[in-house]
Amino acid sequence: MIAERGVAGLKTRDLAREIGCANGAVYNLVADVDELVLRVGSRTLHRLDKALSAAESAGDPSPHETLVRIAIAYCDFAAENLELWRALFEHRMAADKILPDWSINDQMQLFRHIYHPLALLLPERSPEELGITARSLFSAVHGMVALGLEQKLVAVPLPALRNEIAGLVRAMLDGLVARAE
Amino acid sequence: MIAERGVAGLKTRDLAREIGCANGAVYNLVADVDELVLRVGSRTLHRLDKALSAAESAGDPSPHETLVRIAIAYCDFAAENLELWRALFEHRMAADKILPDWSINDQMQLFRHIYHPLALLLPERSPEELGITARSLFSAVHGMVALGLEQKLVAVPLPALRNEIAGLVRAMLDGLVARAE
DNA sequence: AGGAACATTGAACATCGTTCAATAAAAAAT
DNA sequence: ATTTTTTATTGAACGATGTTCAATGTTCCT
Repeated sequence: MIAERGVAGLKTRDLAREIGCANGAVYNLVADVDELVLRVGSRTLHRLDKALSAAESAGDPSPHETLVRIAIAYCDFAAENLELWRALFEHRMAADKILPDWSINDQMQLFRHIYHPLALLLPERSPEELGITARSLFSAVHGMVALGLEQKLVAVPLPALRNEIAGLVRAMLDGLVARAE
Repeated sequence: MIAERGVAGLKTRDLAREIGCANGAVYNLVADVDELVLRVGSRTLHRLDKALSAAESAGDPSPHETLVRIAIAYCDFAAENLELWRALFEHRMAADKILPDWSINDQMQLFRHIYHPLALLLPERSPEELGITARSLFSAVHGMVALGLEQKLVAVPLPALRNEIAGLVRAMLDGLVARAE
């Protein structure tokens, strides 16, 4: 239902009807809708993880090109799973509620894909520095995808967005390597 | 009220009490809450615009350093106006409702600040290309700020985030210039 | 003053997530 | 096999919330 109507279109009553139980029975499976969204998010993150893994190992094994492929794969996944991908980020729960551990773990795994190629590219950096840089790189690409897929502003055709991402990732990596020398 | 409790904490009844009128009277000022959020967003965008303008003209006038200052200013503004800044991006309205023109215009102005220094840096590029690159740069910085200020994941101290942004912006610009030569 | 245009009110409506007493089903115990 | 205990399910009810609207004020022009 999230995939079809977005996270705002997920209603407990519709869901109950779809799975064939009473409205209240949903709360036997899940504490509240927050958890429901998080559990769907967990599945989405695992599928995303697989997509990035595939991109990581396919094609030119140079760190440069591997990282570009991962960025493009991220963009493609977001475009093909738009509402599910959005649900990962735009669902805010009450500030006092704490994320369960399994949800935090899911999110952390993403940076793993970036870390390894980046370590090959920047051998002088410490693991801590690499972790931070990997997160920054991910965030930068995420921003490009997020604003690029936003229909509210100028709609960018997907191929153009992919080119932009590839170009800027290459520039970032060039710049990072050059500065490290 | 958005600044204090976030966009999800904005309730028409609370608002009516605060401004001293009946609940229904809110709808004399505004068609619905979507418009209300957009109007607050417009004010926020104008304040953000001023902050970026100030950063643009203060200090070292080299395009490199100007763009770094703008990125840092964006980060600082987001940190200091967290909920208002979030309201700009995380509020989704029904897909069929169209954004009013004034709201779209407001958003476009932001890229202006990036365009000029970028044009100095990449004199070979056409205005169209520059516009696209400006948007990509903005999006990348936006992503770093957005995920960096997210408390759900590892909380990054603000000074560290500023350093990361400055570093990655410099790397991006270095890379863009090097590739252009 | 009279009346037309506009503004304000607050009750009512629809839609949510969530809770819970009542009930049914299943499992365990005798 | 029957009773008892535990568990699962139901759907009505509750409280919030955005939105509407008939009734009631208010303003202001002639």
